[in-house]
Amino acid sequence: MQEIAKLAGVSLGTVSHVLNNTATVREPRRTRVLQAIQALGYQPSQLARGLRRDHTNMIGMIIPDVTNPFFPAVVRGAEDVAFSSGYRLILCNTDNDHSKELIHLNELRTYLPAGLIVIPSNFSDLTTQAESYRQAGTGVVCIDRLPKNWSGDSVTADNKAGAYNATRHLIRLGHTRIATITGPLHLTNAKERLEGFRRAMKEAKLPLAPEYIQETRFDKQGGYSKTQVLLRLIPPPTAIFAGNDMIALGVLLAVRESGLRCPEDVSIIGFDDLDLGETTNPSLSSVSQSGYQLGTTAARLLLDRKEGDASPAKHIVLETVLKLRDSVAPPLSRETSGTRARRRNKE
Amino acid sequence: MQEIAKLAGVSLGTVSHVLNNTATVREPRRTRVLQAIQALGYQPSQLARGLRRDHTNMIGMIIPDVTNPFFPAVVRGAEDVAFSSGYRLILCNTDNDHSKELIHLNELRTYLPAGLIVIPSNFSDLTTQAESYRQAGTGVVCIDRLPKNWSGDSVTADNKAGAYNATRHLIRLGHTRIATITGPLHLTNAKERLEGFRRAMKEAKLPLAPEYIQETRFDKQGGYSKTQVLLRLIPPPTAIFAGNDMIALGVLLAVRESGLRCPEDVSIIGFDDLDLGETTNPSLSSVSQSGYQLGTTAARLLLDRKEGDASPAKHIVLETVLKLRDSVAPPLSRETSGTRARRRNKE
DNA sequence: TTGTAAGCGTTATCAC
DNA sequence: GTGATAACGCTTACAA
Repeated sequence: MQEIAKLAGVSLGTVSHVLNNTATVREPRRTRVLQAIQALGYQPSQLARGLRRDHTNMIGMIIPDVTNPFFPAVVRGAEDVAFSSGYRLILCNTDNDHSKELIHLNELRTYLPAGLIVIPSNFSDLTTQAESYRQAGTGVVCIDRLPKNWSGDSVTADNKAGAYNATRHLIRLGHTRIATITGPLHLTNAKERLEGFRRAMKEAKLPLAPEYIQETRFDKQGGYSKTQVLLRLIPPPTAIFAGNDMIALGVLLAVRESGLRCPEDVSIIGFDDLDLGETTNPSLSSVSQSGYQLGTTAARLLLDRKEGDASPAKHIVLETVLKLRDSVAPPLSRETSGTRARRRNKE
Repeated sequence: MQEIAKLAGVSLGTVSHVLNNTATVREPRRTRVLQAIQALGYQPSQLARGLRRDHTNMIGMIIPDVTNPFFPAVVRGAEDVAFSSGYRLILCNTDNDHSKELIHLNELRTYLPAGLIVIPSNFSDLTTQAESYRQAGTGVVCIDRLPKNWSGDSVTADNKAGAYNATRHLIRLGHTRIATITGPLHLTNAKERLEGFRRAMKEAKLPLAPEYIQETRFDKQGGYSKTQVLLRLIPPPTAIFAGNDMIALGVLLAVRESGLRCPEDVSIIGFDDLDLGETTNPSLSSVSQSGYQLGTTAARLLLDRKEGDASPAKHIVLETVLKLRDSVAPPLSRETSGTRARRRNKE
């Protein structure tokens, strides 16, 4: 910057002024400065600038794990709107470990980020942390799932409605013995999906045995083992609503392995609509939510706050769409399924 | 920091000294400072520190697209070793657009990052950029694929050997009409895989018609359309080596759609060994490379440089493993495949 | 309109 | 061993 000032024959302050349009610099000098900037390929130090301005152009993003197929899309969504507004993403994985989350939260603050987007880890309670950010004027928005007592901005999918619609679809096809394998119920998204499921079952006045609700982690292995449990029940379910697509994948594997067919013997619906659901056989029906949109919405919300939107906490809920593929079908006739139940009984 | 000094009754400099172990502070004061730090929950400003030290604890990571299933693993690998050494990742997507890459490269420098990990975009030539980083003492390592004229540190998979082994396996099974669908051949990884393929074919003295080599983008759609081309050839291939798993997925779809069976009519081997290859039907054989390891190795290399390793540019090449699943089988007998060829001919 | 200078939170170089 | 103090590169009153 010194060099530019020298090269353009102006003062340091003037350079800054043309850089930030913070004062009208008269024409001869102005172009000289601009040229000097070009000539030297100057880029302002984000560090110095951040230190002085008391905030940087970074947006902290805390997620459980990029490697989990649903999250990259939301990272990408956030990055896209952040980038186009001149912000950069600094990415932190927590592994669902809320002490690691805390470390990131604390350190991230020292970068004076423009904002924070958080997909909370298990059991996280970040009210105090968020408060300290808010006092520094830094927006924090939680997405996908909410920590306990969260009162700040949030963006989530309409989990309840999504689950409700999926379950209703199964019911309309004639299924009466419908089970669900949920994610960890301390996560709000898993809980809400279960609620939607329950409501649909209740409205249809269908019986819902406690064993028909299995809780596990949001992964393939969980879906696999819990499906084994479900299929051993008498009578076994003819349809399974999975808490997410990874679980649904496990369900599919377990069903196939037990000699049953999907969708003839067991219908499956997942949640998230991951790409890999299209290529399974049969392809997976799923409640589709846009991770990308989750990310863009969160980033947009953050930037709006930055630009002065001081309205009370927003809770944006994104629509879901039931994506029907080949993993659902009407149940076999009562007689047939009775036979199947008996057969399994003898094993 | 001021507050700490006051609370501990010492000078600012002393606080800095205990913080950085840059001078031995005697015991009574030392603990007082530490306690004050605890009491105030102090965290040093990474911004100020970076400005002063002339480098931050950030590592810039530039990749084409997190949303591409192979990259999250490498991001995660890099993040893990970076994090455990106190570094943070700042993530940039280029969309394979090398002008966007340039923007990131230029801006990232103003954060004074501790290092840079780059998966180059199409056609990128970052020798000049890298040079400017190197002059600032900042390490740059390229991974997965290399830009033209790259002479700096790199970490890649052994693409040639991987492709060679996959092709050899097909040959050993008895296939003689083996085609390949490559990624964009200006990318080094795509080119190397083709070379490995070629070498295996040549060694086995198998004929290789030019039409049996199809180039496309590294995605499902590319694999799909090029497979349609291949299957219309007379005679059609009985095995296809795909440049990566996304292409292989497209191959599988096209094969299935054309009424042929995999692996009976067409064997398929992909590259990368993505998770989604396990759940397709049939499950996908693939040349397995560890994206995670790619990431950790790159980060480690960077940190080694940081700690004074000034040896000449390293080119680390990671082993691949051929993962056999259900998408490969010996070809049908000559007669049968002749029949098939004739049948397709009539269409 | 333009220049001067203070200060952002650190680290590092010195005297003491 | 400890404490002033300059400097890192920038922004922003304020003075000219």
